[in-house]
Amino acid sequence: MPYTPKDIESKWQQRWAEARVAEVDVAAPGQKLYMLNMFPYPSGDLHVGHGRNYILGDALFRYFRMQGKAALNPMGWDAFGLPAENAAIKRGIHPREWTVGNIGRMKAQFGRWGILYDWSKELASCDPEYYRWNQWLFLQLHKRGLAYRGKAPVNWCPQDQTVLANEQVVDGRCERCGTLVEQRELEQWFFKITEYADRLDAGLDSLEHWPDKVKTMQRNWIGRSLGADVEFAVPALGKPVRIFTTRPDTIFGATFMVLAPEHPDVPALIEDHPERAAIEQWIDQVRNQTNVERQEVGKEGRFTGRYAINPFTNQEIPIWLGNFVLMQYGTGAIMSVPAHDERDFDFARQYGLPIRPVIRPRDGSEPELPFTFKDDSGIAVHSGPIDGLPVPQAIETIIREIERRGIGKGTIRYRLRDWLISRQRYWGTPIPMIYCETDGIVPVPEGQLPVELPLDVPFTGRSGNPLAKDKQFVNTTCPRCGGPARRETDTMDTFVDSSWYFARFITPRDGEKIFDSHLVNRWLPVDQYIGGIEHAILHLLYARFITRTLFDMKLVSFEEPFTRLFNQGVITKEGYRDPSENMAWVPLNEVEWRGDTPMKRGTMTPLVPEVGKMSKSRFNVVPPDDLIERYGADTERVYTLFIAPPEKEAAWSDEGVIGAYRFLARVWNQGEAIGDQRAAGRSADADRVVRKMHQTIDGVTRRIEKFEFNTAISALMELSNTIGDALPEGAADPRVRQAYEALLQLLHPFAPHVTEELWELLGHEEMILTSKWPLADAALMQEESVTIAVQVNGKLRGQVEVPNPPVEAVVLQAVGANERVRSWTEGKQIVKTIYVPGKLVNVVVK
RNA sequence: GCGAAAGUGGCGGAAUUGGCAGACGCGCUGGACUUAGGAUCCAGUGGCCUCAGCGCCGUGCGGGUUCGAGUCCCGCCUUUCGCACCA
Repeated sequence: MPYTPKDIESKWQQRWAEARVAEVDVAAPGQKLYMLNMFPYPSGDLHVGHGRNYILGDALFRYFRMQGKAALNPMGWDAFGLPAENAAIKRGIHPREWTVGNIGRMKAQFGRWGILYDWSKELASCDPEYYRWNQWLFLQLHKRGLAYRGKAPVNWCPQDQTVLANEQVVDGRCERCGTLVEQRELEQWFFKITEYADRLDAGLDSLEHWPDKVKTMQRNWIGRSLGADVEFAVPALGKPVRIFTTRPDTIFGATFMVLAPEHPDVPALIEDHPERAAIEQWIDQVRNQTNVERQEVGKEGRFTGRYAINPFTNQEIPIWLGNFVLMQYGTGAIMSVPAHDERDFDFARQYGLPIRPVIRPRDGSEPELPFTFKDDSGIAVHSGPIDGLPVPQAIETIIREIERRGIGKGTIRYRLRDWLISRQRYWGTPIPMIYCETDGIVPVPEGQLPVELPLDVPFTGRSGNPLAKDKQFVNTTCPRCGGPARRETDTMDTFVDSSWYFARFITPRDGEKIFDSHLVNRWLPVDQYIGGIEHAILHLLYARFITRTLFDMKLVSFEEPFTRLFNQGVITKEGYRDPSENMAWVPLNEVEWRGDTPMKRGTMTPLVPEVGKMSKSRFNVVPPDDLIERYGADTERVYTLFIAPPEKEAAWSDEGVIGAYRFLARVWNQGEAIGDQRAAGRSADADRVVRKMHQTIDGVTRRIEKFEFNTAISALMELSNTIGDALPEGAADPRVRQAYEALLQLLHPFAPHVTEELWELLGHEEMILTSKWPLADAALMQEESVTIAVQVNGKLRGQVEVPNPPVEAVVLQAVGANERVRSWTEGKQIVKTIYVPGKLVNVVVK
């Protein structure tokens, strides 16, 4: 029979579903292994690029199962979010309906890929039974002062009509829609992630199995800086101004001070300034600029006309306002040391301010200013008590001096800011807070949760959150005084939903509590987490933060939620841009080939090809449907994992797919040849096949552990080729049959359907349920004999066949015992380098 | 600008500790089977050479260490990613 993936695959998908293969009883004993793909946003149809992620997870899951582990692999839906709402506005479908429809389609697609999820644990964040615990968590954080309402300059996306977290602003633009973000002064809800900055930073060191790249990104984002807060007296103000610096050792070189234009002391400082109005106008202008715009303008400043006293030199130094000083970081004020800071140097040059070097290079050379080295290469000069000290010691000493004088202290500052979680959007978890005229802000009592999102609200698409217009929702009574009150109409950032879902998967139906701590402590942290690099900061940082708050509430016994993290690379494909249409992407069905040139259909416009991530907007997605119809899901699975190392970006090639199909068809044909044989026989090639089998078991196991799926599959192709060489004579040899069965087992994680079918053909029970991962026998991996060539001084001295492994004495005898081999490591020992094909043996002669 | 990673055939990519460079696959070339081939199977496939060989060259470029370098060291070049007034 020819290989017909279509029939085989639906047969096995049905059987696995009936047998509930992936369902795990979380209370049952066993060696737990929790693996997890980041739960997806249900945006609609999945393409082969998405597939990479889930196929990879499924391959691992099946591997762990065959290893005998109690492997849990749940799946759910990050189901709240803006696209659903936009779809509602655009097409008149309710966000819920749109979301549920997408979930159905995606779930069916997972099935067609043969992915085994424990669907008994399924959850969706838009389900009241889920977001209820979001609200509960909010209340707990509020109780602990970790959720607060505050007024702050926030990022506002005019396109999406909502505020954004700092983490969602990339290059000054909305991460989602690319619109330039505006700064607005608004009162919003925040989570106090800054209180955990030190623990989040320190915890990164314990994450041995996270990619360094992600840890570095998080470390930079948290931005821990050691330094000092120092007060500079300002006589005109009648009180000091506090600055933050990471270089207190350079304080003798502080020749002026710069404040952020928004600094609270600015109005008092410029009160009597003759050009006050002009300065105020300039401040307003700067205030309305985004960070990006400020940098485009370049450094700008205004002199306040006032002076501060440098506490170490006792000199009066001018106080300036500068657009490069950020109110959000440190104290919003700096001491400027132009000799040793690039920014201060530029500013001083521009406005003719004095530059006073106080650090000299250790080697005595004449430094080019600004001299900014912060290590031992610099020594303090003209700096009183720290004269002659190398920079690191100078910093320590001056901080002690600052503290002794009571004008400041050593501090650690973080770049991280609090997490703004309010969103002026409908499709999200309602924030469980009530505004009462007499009692102020009152939390919704836990017993009244969930605050349900009303479903029958109008979607006009204009002017704000539809929730705010739902009087029935908004108007309520105060839980404290019973008087009339208003509900909060903002919803939570959906990253709150995804910050703890991995714990809910253990007991997803619990109506009494957020989760069962005992079971969660047994199953978590997640052993293997898989997802895209785009979440390196956002989701992973928030999840680490929330996990720590749960730890502090004594709900969980661990602080890090994910032990191992793997970021798969994206799949790319060529798309086409139209240069005459402002480089807009052109749908594939409008691309016409004239020879090698892509043209827009019906025109003479040559298009510009560009390879990039698969996405709808580029019109370069490959839907899996045709592929599966023609070659089967196993082919897609094998190809996807074979295409490139999984962490790397990979270019999709429609022609390349055929290679995976040929491989599976070959395995199929070999199975039919072997399956028909009953008689025992012996073939000449069997020894070679057995050796290859053990080498392959060893190699594939190691490569799966290292996530080297591409080479694991190439090793299986080699084994199949070796078996093929031994056929048809070897088909009756039980050793060839044994090797073939091992091939099926090793191939199962990658091509589960066809291997199940062939396993059955060979007379076995369901592989995923009954088969154990094979073990390699090291003794049987060796070649029987090896040809060795002896090189002396780089010149070939002879070739000889010796038993494997080559024993020194035998080798030397074979080569000629008196062989004069030069010694290259003098004085120690003589090393003879023997050149062995495939292996290298260094023979050491004492 | 700062930081990190990476440069290997026509393409995706292999190469424990320095040890036969190019595994495996795509593509390509030739052949077989065919009414047909965009199916399948077989063979070949880094470059060079009228000494086709136990030959020469070859892993971004230039040096170095070593009996031996894709791999280690120094200096460049290029690409990708991350950060980017964070004091």
